[in-house]
Order: sequence, then structure tokens, then C-alpha cells
Amino acid sequence: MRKTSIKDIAAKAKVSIATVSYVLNGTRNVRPDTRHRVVEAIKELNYKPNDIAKSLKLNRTNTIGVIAEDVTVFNAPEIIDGINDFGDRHDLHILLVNLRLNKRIGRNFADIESYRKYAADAVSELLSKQVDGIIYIGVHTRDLTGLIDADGKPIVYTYGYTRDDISIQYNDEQASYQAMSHLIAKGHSRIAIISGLMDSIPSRQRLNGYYRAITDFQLPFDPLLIKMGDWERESGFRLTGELLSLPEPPTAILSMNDVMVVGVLQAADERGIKVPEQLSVMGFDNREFSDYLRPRITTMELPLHDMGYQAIESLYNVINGNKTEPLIMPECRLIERDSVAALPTM
Amino acid sequence: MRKTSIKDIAAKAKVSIATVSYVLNGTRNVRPDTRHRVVEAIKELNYKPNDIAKSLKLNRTNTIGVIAEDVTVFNAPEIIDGINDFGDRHDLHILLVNLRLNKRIGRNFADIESYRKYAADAVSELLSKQVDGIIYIGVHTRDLTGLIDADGKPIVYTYGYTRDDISIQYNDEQASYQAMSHLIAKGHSRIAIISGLMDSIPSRQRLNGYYRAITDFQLPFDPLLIKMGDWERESGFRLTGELLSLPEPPTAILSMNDVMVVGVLQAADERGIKVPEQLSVMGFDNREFSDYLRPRITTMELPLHDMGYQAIESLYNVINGNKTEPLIMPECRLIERDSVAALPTM
DNA sequence: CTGTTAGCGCCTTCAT
DNA sequence: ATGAAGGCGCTAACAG
Repeated sequence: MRKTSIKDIAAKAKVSIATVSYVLNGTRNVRPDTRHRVVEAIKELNYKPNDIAKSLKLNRTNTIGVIAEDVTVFNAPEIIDGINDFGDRHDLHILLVNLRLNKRIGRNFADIESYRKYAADAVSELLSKQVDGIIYIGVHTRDLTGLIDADGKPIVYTYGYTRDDISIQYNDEQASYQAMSHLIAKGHSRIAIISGLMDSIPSRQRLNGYYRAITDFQLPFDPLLIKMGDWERESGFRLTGELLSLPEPPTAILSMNDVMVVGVLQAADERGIKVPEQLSVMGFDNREFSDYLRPRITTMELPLHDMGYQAIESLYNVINGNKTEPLIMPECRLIERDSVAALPTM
Repeated sequence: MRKTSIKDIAAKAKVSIATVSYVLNGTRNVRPDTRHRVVEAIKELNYKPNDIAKSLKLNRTNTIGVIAEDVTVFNAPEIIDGINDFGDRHDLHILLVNLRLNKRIGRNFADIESYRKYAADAVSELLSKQVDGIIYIGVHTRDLTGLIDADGKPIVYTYGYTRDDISIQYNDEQASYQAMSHLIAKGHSRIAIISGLMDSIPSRQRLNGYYRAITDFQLPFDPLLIKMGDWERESGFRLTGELLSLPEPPTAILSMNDVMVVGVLQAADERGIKVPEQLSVMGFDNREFSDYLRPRITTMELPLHDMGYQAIESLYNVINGNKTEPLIMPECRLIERDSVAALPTM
């Protein structure tokens, strides 16, 4: 048997289908007793409105397409959680497309052509589904200009950006400045930094924060303390080796992610250098494992939830033509644990 | 201006809308030259079919509703990835609902009432959206009977089950049997096990695997070596303390998840007991951090991707009325790292 | 306050 | 091989 529709309700309640629609949406005043009859009929027949029909009519699906470059990457779930948070409050649904980039092309992000087709298919799929807007979640922050043609649909990027579209980022410079401030407050002045890949905006901005802190706090600047890593554990290991071999090694290392911290710890351990007693270490990301390593890692937590929340909030605003002031950029948060020690004042 | 529709194509190609539909779907033979005209028109107008209208007509959305109890829990992303894998191959789309249980109710899963409403809302939302079927991803495996009324829509559970519905699990007993076999092959015979919460099916089944291995390999059975944990790090720590205080302590510990291993390691470290030289340790889950701890943890990897894949595959089969033999239960895989040492043979 | 009706974009039966 | 037309379930003029 067919699913019960507005028509069945109308028949049962002895009203027109228009009236049913009115009580359903509250778009018109309806006499209490007729409303009652309708409500009863709805209950008895266990009626569920058909959003598909509604969407067709209204040309509006209340659905946001979310394209994740890879849901298994650590930033994705928490960003999606933020999207859901806002979505729940505003009756927005989420159509999720997972590009599965890690499994399909590995880390070869430089070659846009290798995944252009996946992205284009995703967009086309979402457009056919008539989503009201699109959110794109990158695996790491980079310029995505020209990857996607959203055909006029509102789109916002997070963990990525283009020249023309809205994108949500967090304040990288502030984050590394804050990390540095923490280290400096603990008495450190020879502070090394291990960066991520330098083609990445976050790496550069965090380096800016580092420079600014050095300047503001009038620390001696030593280029030997600046090391270019690649986000991977091995680079943390190798570069820490170099740092510790310096004639005058640093007393603290700021690593631009927690994964490289694993390498830092290992390098220190192999040289019999105790963390944090002889070497303080800070990371970025507040990955789950930061709390499991020994010592537990002091790190900067990323505002992933907020980024997701803001991404969909911005999208919602442009979809509805709301004029709103720009949202304030989310900031990282210092998570103090055990990998930073105060330097004895001399 | 209105979006271009099938009607515009028909006008431009000087055919009827029916013909356009035919070439779009290949449902009828169309003379090559008319087909050509249609295809050209589609290109020129950059036409994208409207799946909403199609769905309304066909009463089929090619969309699967996925209800995740919490996408930020470690099992969810990889399961979703498996769902996407199959979905991509069969043109199935994913409408994702995130119950956000961790943030909303914490770990209070025993009290179904506290989240029944969230689940009901999710289902109702998906039914209105006319999904063709539903997948429910739990946070941990338990009986969910009576939580959800899917109103006749096909539904399959993973990381959870009900009395009546399809559910996808992996082979827990086999997994712990295999883990035990590995330990035994390395020469261990006094092997302790730290379980998860005992209200959990996986805990019980893994214990079965433990017993079966003990029996099959004719190891002495010592109830003192069986400890009931609660999946959390602290219980791993505390119970390892108890185990190491035994008059005759175990030479190996099998922990039912990697998180408790963190506690195991810590307890051993505090007593100056070297892992794996003096104590071998194995975990479950192959969490990312298992590779970051020192020593790197040997563990059983969960077939999460396969579970997601099988979940949607089963769903797809019931939706399409395919008669198929039941899928074979996915199995865990041993990941050998550095936390297990061979016992010197005496 | 309530009913009638056109039409959203598409598929498909029926006719030619 | 192609076209005409009805209808999926719903909303919103418009009419009364």
C-alpha cells in the first residue's frame, strides 16, 4: 500500500489538502476544531510529511552538502561535529561526500589533477541533489582555487581556501605566539621551532607568531633554532637530533604538530635527555595521543568544532541573505600538561 | 532566472520532454541524430538533472541515512569510510545524522531514555527525507532493541544490534584467540587478560577466545590472571599493578583495548619492569597512538572499513530484494610491533 | 476560515 | 522512434 500522504489526512479529517498543509506549517489560522480533526488524523494514520515533495515545490532542501577530502583524517570528525551542532539547531541536514583522498591518491595533494575528477563528481552529485549550499573540508590548509565549480551555489571552505570564496580558518599566528608566550613565561629564552611543510600557510603564519614573540619579548634571535619539518614523525626525530647537537642547544622545542613531537621525544630519549627536566617540548593539535605519551604533551588545541560551526553558520547566512558582521576567527587553546618545565631562574 | 530543466532541453533540441528523458536514462532507443541534438542541448545549457523531482516520481532517493551515535568516536570515521566506498560504487548517497551522544549525555549508555528522543528525531528526519534505508553506528556494541522504530524501512546496525534486525559485527572470539595464539607462539604460558566492561558482548566473546586458547594449547588455567577492566586507562593501570604483585606474575598481558594498554605500560614503568623484555603486552583496536607509544604496541586491528562496507552492502541487498548468501563475518588482523617479546625457552 | 487548483521537474504508459 | 499527458506530494496564490 502507498504511503499515507496529505491527501489521506484531508480525507480522514474531512478538510481540503490545503488546510492540512496549513496546520502542518502553521502558515494560516485554522479554526481550533478543524485543526484538532487534522491533528488527530495525522496521529491515527502515523503520517510523516514527504520532504522530497516539499523540496521540489519550494526549491529548497534544507540540506547542506559536505565534501570531506577524507573523513578518516583527524580534523574531519570534529569539524563535522560542529557542522552538526549548528545543523541541529537550524533544521539543516547533511549530505556527506567523502573524497577518500588518502586511500585514493595518498598525500599527493600538489597534483590537483589527480583528484579534480573526484571533487567535480562530488559537486555534481550534490548539485543534482539540490543542496542549498556546500562546505568543503580539506585535509590540510592550501589554495584550492579552480578545483571546484559550484555553479553559483554558495560554498564555504575550511582547512582550505580559494581566492574568491568564503573560508574559515583559525588564528595560526596567535596560536604560536601564545605557545611561545607560555614557554617564555616558564623562563625559556632559547626556543627552537620545528615547522611543518613550508608550502603551507599555517606553517608560515605560525612562524610569524614565533618571530613576533621573539621580538616582543626581546629574545636573542638565532636562525639555527629554526628547523623545517614536514609534519611527519621522522622529521621531528631528525631535526631534534640536529638541535641537540648544537653547541648551545635549545632548552625548549615548539613543534608545529603533535606527530612530530613523537619524534622529538624519541630523539631526546636516545640521547638520554629527560623531557621536561632537560628539555621542554610543546606541540600543536592536541591529538588524543598527546595525553597518552610520557610525558603527557603540552599542546595547542585546534578549534575544530568552532570551525565547523562557523562554516555552516556563514553558509546559512549567505543562503538566507542575512547581512551579518563577519564572525570572529576561532582561536587555539593552550592545553597544559607535563612536557614543559620551568627553567630555574639564574 | 529559473534553473534549466528537461523542458528547456526539449525546446532547444526540438523534441519532446519524453525523448530527453529517454536519452538521459537510456530507457528507449533514440535515433542517433535526435540523440545527438539532445546531448548537444544538454551541454550547451549546462543542464543538471534534478534528483529531487526524480525521487518524487520514482519514490526512491538512492540515499541511505546514516545515524552515528557519535562521529568523533574512533570507530565512526573508518566505518563511514567503508560505507562511502560501497556507496561510490553503487551510486548511493549518504545523509548523515550525528547523535553527538558523547557531548550530550556522556557515557551514560545504560539509560536508553536519555537518548531515545535523539534517536527518534534522527529516524523521523530521515524518513521524511525518504531515505531508502538506514544504517545505525553505535559507540559500542550493545543491545539496542526497542530504541528505534524505522517504520518498516530497512535498517542495519553495526557496533550494536537488536533482536530482529540485521547487524554487522566482527569476530571477537576469533580475534582474541588469534592474539593468544601469537603470545603462546612466542613462548608465553602465563598470560593475563584485562577485559572491558563485562556488560559488553565483545568482552564476553573475547574472554571465550581466551578460554578456548588456554584449553586448546593446554595451558594451566589460573583465574587470578583474569581481570575485569572498564576500557579506561586507569583500570589498565590499576589491574596491572595487581597482576604484577602476584606471587607468580604473568609474563604477558592481553588488554582488550589499546587505551588500557597505556595504563599497563605506566604501571610496568613505575615498577621498573621493562616492556617487552620482562613483560609482553598486547592490545586491541590498533589505535593510531599504538604506533606512537614506546614500545610500539602489538595489537589487533579492527575491520572497521569492512564493517561499514558490509553494513551498506546488506542494506543494499534488502532494498533491492536481492537474494544473497549471508556475508562472512569480518575478522581482526594482527599488527605486530614491539611490545611482545619471545620468552626464552627453558 | 477554508477550498480549488496550478505547478515544481521528472518518468512512463499509452497512443501514434 | 517519438510525443502527449497524467501524476508523484506538496505549497501558495486565488477565490469564495
